[in-house]
Amino acid sequence: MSDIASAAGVSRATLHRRFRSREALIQAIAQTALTHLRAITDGICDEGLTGRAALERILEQGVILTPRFSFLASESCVRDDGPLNEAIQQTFDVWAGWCEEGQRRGELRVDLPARWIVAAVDAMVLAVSDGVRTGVIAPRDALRLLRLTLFDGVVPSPPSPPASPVVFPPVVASSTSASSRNLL
Amino acid sequence: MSDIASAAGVSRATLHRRFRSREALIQAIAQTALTHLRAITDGICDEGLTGRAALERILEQGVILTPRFSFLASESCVRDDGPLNEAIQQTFDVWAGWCEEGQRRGELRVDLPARWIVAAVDAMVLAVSDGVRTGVIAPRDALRLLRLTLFDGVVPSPPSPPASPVVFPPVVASSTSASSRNLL
DNA sequence: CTCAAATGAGACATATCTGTCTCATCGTGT
DNA sequence: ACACGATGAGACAGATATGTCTCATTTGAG
Repeated sequence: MSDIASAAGVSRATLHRRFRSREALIQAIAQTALTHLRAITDGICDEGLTGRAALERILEQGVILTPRFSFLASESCVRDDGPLNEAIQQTFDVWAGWCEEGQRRGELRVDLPARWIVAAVDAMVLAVSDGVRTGVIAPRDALRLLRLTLFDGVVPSPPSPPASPVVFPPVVASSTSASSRNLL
Repeated sequence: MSDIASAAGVSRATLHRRFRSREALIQAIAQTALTHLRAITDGICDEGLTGRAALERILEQGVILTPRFSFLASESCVRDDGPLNEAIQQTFDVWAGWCEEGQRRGELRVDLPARWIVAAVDAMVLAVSDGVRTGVIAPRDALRLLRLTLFDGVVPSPPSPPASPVVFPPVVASSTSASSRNLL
């Protein structure tokens, strides 16, 4: 709370005047995140997008949203906020429905559970955001790499022509900043 | 520490006799994780695998290792342990080298930075582990879904019949056999 | 059985974070 | 100029986690 207050340019007392408790603050941020998430979902609904087109939109918006809110995942008061998690699950289920529609149209593989596709989307968006943050990839390449990797995988399609012109992205110095890894 | 002690079936005092501090305990676990990571890497080196074959092996072993150690990522004393992070980066760089070799052989897309492929592998392994944990996917499907999604993406290859004559490396039985024990 | 080492239970001190409170200061509108 | 509300600084209490210590009990080797 102290760090947050000083980062916000106010005193700790003022921060407590705005948000009764740390939990209240986190939950307010989580509500903001949920609002964004629903706005994205509603926008896609309104345009009637499903399948791959819906995923494209989710990727675009996800790389914008994720860096701001990904820290919420490590907050215990978010992890065990029943209603919030239910709301997120509900949104993800809507996404899964779009995936199923895409599968029926042959836009998405039918040998992947729709719910897993959604989980993979979520994971890849996070991975790209972390990659940008840690310098593994350049911001301007983020969306392109995300699309390529998620939709087509890391193995080149065998028959189809060549991949795009080989463009190696600028190698950004990794910097010593703590990267968020997983394996180890 | 209290929860860990009771989960291990010892008293908090005994836990402190084995590990001077919480930080020492976490670091010991991290060292164990690093040892496993290096064992995987060395094994792949010894067999001379690179490219896709190396990634296959990383996926197989990753889904075994990750559920045990993924919690380390959220420990601050791990995140800012310089030498440890360096060691992990070094291992990931080795993996990236294998990816580059695979790109030269045409097994992996050349329009993805090798270092990003490694990050994507890491992220997908974690996503699958979480998917298993949360029930989104069944344990027996984990590796299959992981391979399909990472290698080929969520979009079906449009025209071509099956995949190319990609030579699949001998699948080394990962087996659920008792892995080496761990701490405590 | 006997003794030494290991263990469990719990008290205790410490550090950190949170949340509340008070009071002085500052800015603003009248 | 004055008054009111918001703010900053800091004291204070409570909760939690960590680390140390003591002492009684248990375990295991001889």
